[in-house]
Amino acid sequence: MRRDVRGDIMDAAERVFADLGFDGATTRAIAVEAGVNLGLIHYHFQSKEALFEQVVARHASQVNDRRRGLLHAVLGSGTVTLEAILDALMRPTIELSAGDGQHYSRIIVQIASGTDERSVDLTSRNFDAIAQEFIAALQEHVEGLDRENAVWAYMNAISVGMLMIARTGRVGVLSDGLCDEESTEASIQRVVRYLAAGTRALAGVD
Amino acid sequence: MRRDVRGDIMDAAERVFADLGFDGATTRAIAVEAGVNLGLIHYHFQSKEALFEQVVARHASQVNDRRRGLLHAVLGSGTVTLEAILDALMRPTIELSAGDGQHYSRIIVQIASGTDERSVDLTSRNFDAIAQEFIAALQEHVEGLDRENAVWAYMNAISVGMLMIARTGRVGVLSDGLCDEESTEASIQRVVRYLAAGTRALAGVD
DNA sequence: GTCTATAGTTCGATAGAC
DNA sequence: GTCTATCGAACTATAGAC
Repeated sequence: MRRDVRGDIMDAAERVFADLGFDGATTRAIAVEAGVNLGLIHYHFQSKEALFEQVVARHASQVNDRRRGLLHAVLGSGTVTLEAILDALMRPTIELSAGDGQHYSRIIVQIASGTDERSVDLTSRNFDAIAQEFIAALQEHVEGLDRENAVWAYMNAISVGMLMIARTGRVGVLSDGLCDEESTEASIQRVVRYLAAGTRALAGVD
Repeated sequence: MRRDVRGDIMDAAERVFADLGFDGATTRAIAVEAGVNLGLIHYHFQSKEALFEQVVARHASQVNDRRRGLLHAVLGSGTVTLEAILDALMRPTIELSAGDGQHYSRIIVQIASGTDERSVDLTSRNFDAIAQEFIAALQEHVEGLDRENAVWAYMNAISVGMLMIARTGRVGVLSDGLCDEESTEASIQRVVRYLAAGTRALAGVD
């Protein structure tokens, strides 16, 4: 098995970008982390910006495919519950962030919360389509939820998800470690319960 | 009225840090934005890092004082509702982000979602105390809400608040502008309704 | 494809004149 | 306090040998 330099660079870039952000990261640090020569990064990816975009896109499509698959399974079933829709939205990202996708997750948080052109653009390119599918599903299956509130319900769910997968350690600090001993499954169930109740509260308002 | 160079630098730094992040911002760009000489930044603030910390601290204490004042007013009243507690938590930041605090707000989002040492440290220094006050209030006044779920209720509220005050324009994109024509008061009432329902859903679980 | 070497900028910070 | 000038280090990116 020969070495996959391109893949090694992307793996290393994922870790370094996650830790230091786009501006804080340097191609040199990525080269060291990957154990490759600096010149190879620019040979394989042309620019730091292009490398960043490919690191984001690599897992985003995979997460969205998983979300879409779960959503369609839910919509194709007999009884469509709000909880099942929200589970399909949240589960793939949360599970990924608990496994080997921790670095990718922290990068997504950066671009989802950023207002610079690169962040806004990357978020749109990678998540607009899937967002519209979930917004439509929410509006369709929650009685009294109009399009405006469906968008807010989606955004609120994403917001809660972003700080969950960021894993800043803040819940641990504020709870003296109490909130750190929880299984991924329990986390998903708790957040889905929370988001479902909030979403229903947005429906049927006057 | 003589010129307040120190204040001008902080105002400019607030705008530049908000737009470009700590690493993306440069002391030179801040100097140009402030209309002052580059050397003055290091004379008045010693380092870029110290300038950043002072920019954050300047408004954080003010926001937290406002939150604390509202919270104590609520707790001192006859009937303490969950909605009133959440209003006290969310209102100061949302109102500030809608006014002249838009740049400060985007900086707070950066440090609240960051996992680097500077972000985690600044978040703790500026928000641990007020967080514990609200967590205690939630636990005290929501029937069946234990400490662990009170921490999650607080974190979820903050998470939703962060992406609201980030003003990434994402709700506008996803709703074709539908969600952009809303008053600050309506925004606060909608989000409080959402968070209150979610928080109650966390209470009394087994 | 992979390496060395370096071009060409730009950065944070400071020294020293005024 | 405010300025000019600059140091020394770090950066992205590329040219050219192998």
